[in-house]
Amino acid sequence: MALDDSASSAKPPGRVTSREVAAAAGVHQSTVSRALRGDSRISQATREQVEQAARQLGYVPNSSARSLRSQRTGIVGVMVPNIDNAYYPQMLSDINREFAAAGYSMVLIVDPPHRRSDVSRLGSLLDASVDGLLILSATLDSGMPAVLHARGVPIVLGVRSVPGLDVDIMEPDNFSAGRAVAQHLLDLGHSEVAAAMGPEITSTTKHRLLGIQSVLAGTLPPERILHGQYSHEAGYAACNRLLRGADVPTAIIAGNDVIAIGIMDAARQLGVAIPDELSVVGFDDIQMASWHSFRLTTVDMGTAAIAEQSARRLVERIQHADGPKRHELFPASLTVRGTTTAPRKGPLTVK
Amino acid sequence: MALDDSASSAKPPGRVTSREVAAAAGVHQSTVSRALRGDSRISQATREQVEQAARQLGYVPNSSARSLRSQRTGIVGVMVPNIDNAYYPQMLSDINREFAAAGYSMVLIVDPPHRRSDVSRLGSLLDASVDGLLILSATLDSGMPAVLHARGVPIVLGVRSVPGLDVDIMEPDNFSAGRAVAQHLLDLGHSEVAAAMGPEITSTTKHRLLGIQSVLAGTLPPERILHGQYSHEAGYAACNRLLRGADVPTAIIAGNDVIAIGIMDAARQLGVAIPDELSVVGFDDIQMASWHSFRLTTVDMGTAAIAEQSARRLVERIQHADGPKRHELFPASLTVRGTTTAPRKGPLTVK
DNA sequence: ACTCCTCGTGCATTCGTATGCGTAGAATGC
DNA sequence: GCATTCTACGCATACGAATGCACGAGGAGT
Repeated sequence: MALDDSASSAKPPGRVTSREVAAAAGVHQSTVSRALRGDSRISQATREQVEQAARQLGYVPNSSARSLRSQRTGIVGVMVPNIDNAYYPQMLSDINREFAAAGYSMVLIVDPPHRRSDVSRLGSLLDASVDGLLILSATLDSGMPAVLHARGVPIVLGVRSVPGLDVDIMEPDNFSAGRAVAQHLLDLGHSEVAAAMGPEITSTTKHRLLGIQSVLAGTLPPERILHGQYSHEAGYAACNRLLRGADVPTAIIAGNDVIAIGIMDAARQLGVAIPDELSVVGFDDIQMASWHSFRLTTVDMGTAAIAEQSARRLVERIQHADGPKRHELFPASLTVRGTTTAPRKGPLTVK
Repeated sequence: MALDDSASSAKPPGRVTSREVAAAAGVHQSTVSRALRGDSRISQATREQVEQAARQLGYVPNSSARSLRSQRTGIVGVMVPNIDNAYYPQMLSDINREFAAAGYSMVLIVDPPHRRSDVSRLGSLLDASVDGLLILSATLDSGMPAVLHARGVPIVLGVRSVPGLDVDIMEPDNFSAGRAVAQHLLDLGHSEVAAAMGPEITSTTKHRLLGIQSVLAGTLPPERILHGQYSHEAGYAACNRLLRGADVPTAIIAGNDVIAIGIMDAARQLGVAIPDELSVVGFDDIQMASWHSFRLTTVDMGTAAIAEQSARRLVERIQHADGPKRHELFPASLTVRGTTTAPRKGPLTVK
């Protein structure tokens, strides 16, 4: 029988502390701490007493106090450029699973393309509130990762890389993917190709484009390469521009699947048949791409693996700040579905 | 000139503390705290000195220490049932904007439908690591919100409500929305209607269904009401079942847009023309619903407003734990697009 | 029977910031 | 010229858990 009988009755306004548990169990606060954390020096009997007292009082260790003392928060930050497109939520789902399994909570940091170099917001990343940072929103010109790295924040770059930085990077083999897509269109006989890519300052766009151009050097003139956001709207707009201009392409390479779907959406509205009148290819192979409404030919960039591995890598990096950095390239594989075929013969008539 | 000149040179392994800033500025630690927090009692001159020292040393206040002392973390939790469907990411985007504007970080808590009543995971919500919780994943039978509320955690329920709980609730007018959808189909002349709804234990499904049944009492027999997850796959599966069975409906009411799109996907694969051979309606009016590829007739449930307001409400609730709770019903309005029309005459032939 | 060691626990301090209270010095009043 | 009120800051402590060290009790060894 415990001395303090106010177990399940009225509890004080403040939360229960380890000291109160100690009083209830008739031991010292330090013993409570040790017993609950599984310190082997505490006897079985005492441990059980403490555990029971803790349970009865509904004790939950205060995370701020624990963090202050132990210098770790159990929270990781995940930076994404946006969240209302399909790509990142899908990744976040996998990433979240990994972090949760490793005992970490995840704060979401939406880091939109505009208002970059907003260093003021860096404060909340340097205040030791996160144990590490998984950055999916890096741009080629972004100095933010370097600053964080210099300050000793464990970081991992996922999907998008930044050159000249000694950090872990897990990215898809964009160059090969670009080559594969281009070769596929070349094989089908396309000679009038356009590209509606993402932002030039992303490694994904840059390297995919380099791969594409390495194959399509002749047939993809710079003026048929468009850049915009990685968004449905951007794809939609690009398609309208390309199909309404002179010199209508027979195939469009989209910077990613989200853009590709925007393109298809616009094409359908214009009454342009896909793939008979226009071939479309994307990158990423997001779930939506396999939906029957789209059946998009695209490239599996190993996104699920990147999500999983980059999360795991960050956990390792947090535990061993030193150790060699790893830069991994995930293989890409073309997935041919229903949006690519041989080019139409004549010109295109738009509705 | 400062005494300590190690400003931008080698810094000690540990992060810079307010005490070091104090030493550099020649003042006491408490003065640093006050100066940086904008305490009016600090003179302008001292404040500037402190600010300069802080800047030179790259001082960032430790968030754990601050939280421990001030009993607030500046972090809110947002619970969602999943994140790889389109609905929640879209909401999260709005929610994130509000919280960020109010100075809060957001930890994402994915709370899948299975492994409910997993009270062990509650620990991380009771340890004072979050100042409040926005719950978008509540089910009718979930005891979790009640437990949290009893423990004094500020919570707001968004989208999904739980009966008999004295907390803030911001939900759409599901009943009216259900009525509107049913009336729309009735007006078009449908008499063979089916419903592919979400999980029965969600308030959204329950109330939408009640609304639907209040209009379609006769023409919607229980055996044509299916329940599944709020997912593309569930819609896809439901459509296959409904169109392949006897007694093929002329219209399907989907529990939400994600299900509706799954239905459309299956219908297209089966060679069933929408809307001529099958009408489809959804709920939510997610962005995708307006894409030309879908042009889905659906109901705007005021989701953006709910996202925004529920986030704001939580911030208020954190600041004033007492104060009357608000239960708001957001108006729903039918948005007719291209997936509903008068019913076909004869039976359906499936590819 | 005495020393030595192990085991289990208590004590005191630490993490870094915020804040109530006290106080020196300047400013004001008469 | 002395008492008084501000002003601006320092001092000390609290927040709650983790942990190095000390120490008492009990057992093993000789």
